[in-house]
Amino acid sequence: MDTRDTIADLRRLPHFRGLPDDLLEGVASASRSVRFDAGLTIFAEGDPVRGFWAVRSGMVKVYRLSIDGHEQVLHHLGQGRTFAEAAVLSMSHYPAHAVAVADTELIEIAAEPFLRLFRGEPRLAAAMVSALSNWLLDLTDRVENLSIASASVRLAHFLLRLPSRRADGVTVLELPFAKKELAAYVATTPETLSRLLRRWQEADVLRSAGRRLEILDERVLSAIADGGENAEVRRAGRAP
Amino acid sequence: MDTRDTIADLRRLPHFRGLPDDLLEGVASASRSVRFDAGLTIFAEGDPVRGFWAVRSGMVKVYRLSIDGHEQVLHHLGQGRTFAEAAVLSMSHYPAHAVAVADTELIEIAAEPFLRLFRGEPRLAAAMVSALSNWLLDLTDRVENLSIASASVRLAHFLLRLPSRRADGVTVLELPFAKKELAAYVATTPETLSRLLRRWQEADVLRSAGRRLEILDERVLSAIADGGENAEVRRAGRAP
DNA sequence: CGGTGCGTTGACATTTCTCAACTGTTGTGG
DNA sequence: CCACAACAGTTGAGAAATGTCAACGCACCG
Repeated sequence: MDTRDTIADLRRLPHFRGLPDDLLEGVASASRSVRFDAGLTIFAEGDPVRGFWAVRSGMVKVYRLSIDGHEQVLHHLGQGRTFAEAAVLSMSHYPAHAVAVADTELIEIAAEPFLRLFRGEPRLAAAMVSALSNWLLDLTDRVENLSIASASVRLAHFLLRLPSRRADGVTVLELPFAKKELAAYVATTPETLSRLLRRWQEADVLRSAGRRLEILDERVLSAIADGGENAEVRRAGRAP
Repeated sequence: MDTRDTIADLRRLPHFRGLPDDLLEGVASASRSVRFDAGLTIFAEGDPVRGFWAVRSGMVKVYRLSIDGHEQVLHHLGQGRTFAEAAVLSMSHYPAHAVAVADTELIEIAAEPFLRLFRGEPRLAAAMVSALSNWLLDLTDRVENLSIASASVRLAHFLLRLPSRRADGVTVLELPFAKKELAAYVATTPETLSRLLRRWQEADVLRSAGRRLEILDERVLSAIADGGENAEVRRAGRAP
């Protein structure tokens, strides 16, 4: 891959949008393309910071591990997303783990050259500030979601925010990662996830086939996501 | 309050540490001191951004409201902390609510003058990047905690991270805010919180008197915070 | 074709929430 | 200075949601 390609890729990132070519060339020369097969670790918590990454294709999971081995997902990152900027900008060690959950192609922007550039080029500062602010908003949303006690509400939220397309009168969406991952993301277990989907399916709220979901009744799903309790689909037998 | 005082206060903030006086004067002149009695709203979600704040004394809560009225606490901020920088730097409206939970004295740094300064002064950029990174780390910790299913683990975590002092062989700590707030912060109900404390008290793990807590057996509490399950204090009767 | 791991389902134990009532504390106005 | 209102905190009882353990079908991969 040559520098021209890298520049084109970088330009698609919000960080570098609008910056002139000569500046980007400096960044590009500090970058390289790397492949990670599904399951491979990109960096581990505590590793010294080497650089930050942009996802060219595939999917990356950033997470922490608690002492008892439970995994806490911080983010899932698909095409076009970047991660670990904050680590490069102000930490010496990565504060979390990152792993490829699918075959993944990344651009690695090495820390040292990037930081030199950052210090010398005020235009980059604004861009990085904006990138960090976006992360903050993301995490804020995440905290908001996790603060909700009910797993069904969290799951409904997640599904409704997923990119979707309409076809044959129903909304079709594709889960961006395996159900196991999804369960971890909404902070529940695969079993609970499976049961929720089944319950909703039995209530004709949605249909689930592998990673493909069809939302049949968006109003009910929205109601679950909002109120939770009252709107929840009741199991079997209805009161007399 | 005059500009000299303000500069002295600002200098204590990590944002401005190490910056020369002449630069700080510009920031100080865009700042003013404000008082909020307990319960008063500082800004509401959706309000146009006016500026960001530093806490001089008291306690501020930043939170969101879900549609059903449930409150999701993002942060509690005491003396020396700042908030809403990200809003000033890259949003037009506040993404959350902020309210004083005690009588509070704040420094408000107005958005417009600060932004002008920020754009013209590269040294500020590094400071703001570092401030935002700190927020990211905070929120990351918060997500990690909330991802833990068990309320007891979340509470134990919180207590162990609280500043404390040793006295008479036990660790004494002061809750930084009311139990009701604490319950919201660890994403549970006041009832559950009360029961957890009582249970631990009955197991001689700690003693609770109002906002004052004495930790009698830090090992057990740590065990609860880490493993959770196995270490949990069992109620009544022990197995044969 | 066998294995490895995801996803599902069942049964069960626990935790936590909800509702409701009651107590203690605090601050205010008479 | 006291009475009372308002609210934080506690306690109890019962229901519901979720996690855990275990077994099994199924798909994909080598």
